[in-house]
Amino acid sequence: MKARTTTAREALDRRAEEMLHDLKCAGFKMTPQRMAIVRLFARDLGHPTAQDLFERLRPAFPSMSFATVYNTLDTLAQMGLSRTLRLGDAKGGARFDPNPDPHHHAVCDACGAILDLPAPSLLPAKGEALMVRERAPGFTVRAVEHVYRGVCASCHG
Amino acid sequence: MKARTTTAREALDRRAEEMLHDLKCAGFKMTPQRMAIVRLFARDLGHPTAQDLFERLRPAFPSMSFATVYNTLDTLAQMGLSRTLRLGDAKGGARFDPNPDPHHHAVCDACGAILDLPAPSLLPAKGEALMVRERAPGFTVRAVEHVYRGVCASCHG
DNA sequence: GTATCTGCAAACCATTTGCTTTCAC
DNA sequence: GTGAAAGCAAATGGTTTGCAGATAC
Repeated sequence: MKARTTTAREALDRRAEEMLHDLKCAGFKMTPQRMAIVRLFARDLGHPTAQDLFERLRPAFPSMSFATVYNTLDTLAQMGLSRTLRLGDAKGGARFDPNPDPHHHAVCDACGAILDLPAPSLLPAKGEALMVRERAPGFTVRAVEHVYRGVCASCHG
Repeated sequence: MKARTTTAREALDRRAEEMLHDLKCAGFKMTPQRMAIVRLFARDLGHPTAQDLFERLRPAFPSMSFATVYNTLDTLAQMGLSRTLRLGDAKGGARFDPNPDPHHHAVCDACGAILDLPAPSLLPAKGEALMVRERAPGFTVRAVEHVYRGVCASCHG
């Protein structure tokens, strides 16, 4: 259990460094703020909001601005290293997902938590593809996203 | 073709009057603004934003306020006569869907158009339910939303 | 040295709220 | 007449923008 936790943590650490490496290779500068944002974000599987990240970084960077957080998240999204999720209600703002692998989401209506669900791929299943072709002729599907809405365990299932 | 168009149009008209009837039965007042909003909304299968509706109603009701549009849409949603759509990273505010039947959506990445796709129900398929139970223990699924992202026919598929 | 980034503050947009007036019932 | 609804305007909260100064390269 100890070993397992350590391993998972290490995997996230590797992921963070990988993201930084990709940014660097793409010609982006390695500023302390950017490095801190990417490291914190890549290790957080809880789909943080910009607010979340900002507040957790403020102790280390009291002068940091929201724009810097948004800029970095935008850059990551444009490079395909993260996704922007707007799955909840209008309140609370967008959530950001550092997981680039194909997966779906379960959203808790009560607390707004987002859980990752595995998906073999983001291509539509056979039946889905046929249905789309029939009802939306000419529509080319690039990816499918499933959102499971309900109530999570901690909010009393 | 002429007949078909007329029929489809008539079905939407009926749907509008049905919505108004339901509102009336639930004790809501039939104000001119509310009637106009519901009629315009029920006939629009293009998933309009609040902005869209507001601007198209302004000529007839120059004094109408945004709050009235939002109030009416909220009321419809609470009565289960419409749905509020926040499909992923779409900028530009929520879209509203007057179609109360279970269905999913195809979103065009190029022009932002939203197409309805039929669904037998919004409950998860057998395999989906199992997958959620396994990966998110204790999560109770209330409804599933499938979003098919791609390019629509008019945007050159 | 220079192009890029950061910090800041103001702008922006969708949405909500409080309060007064109006109107459907 | 009465209570619900509309209008209005201002607040809200997340996100974006423009620019001046700082800094990674």
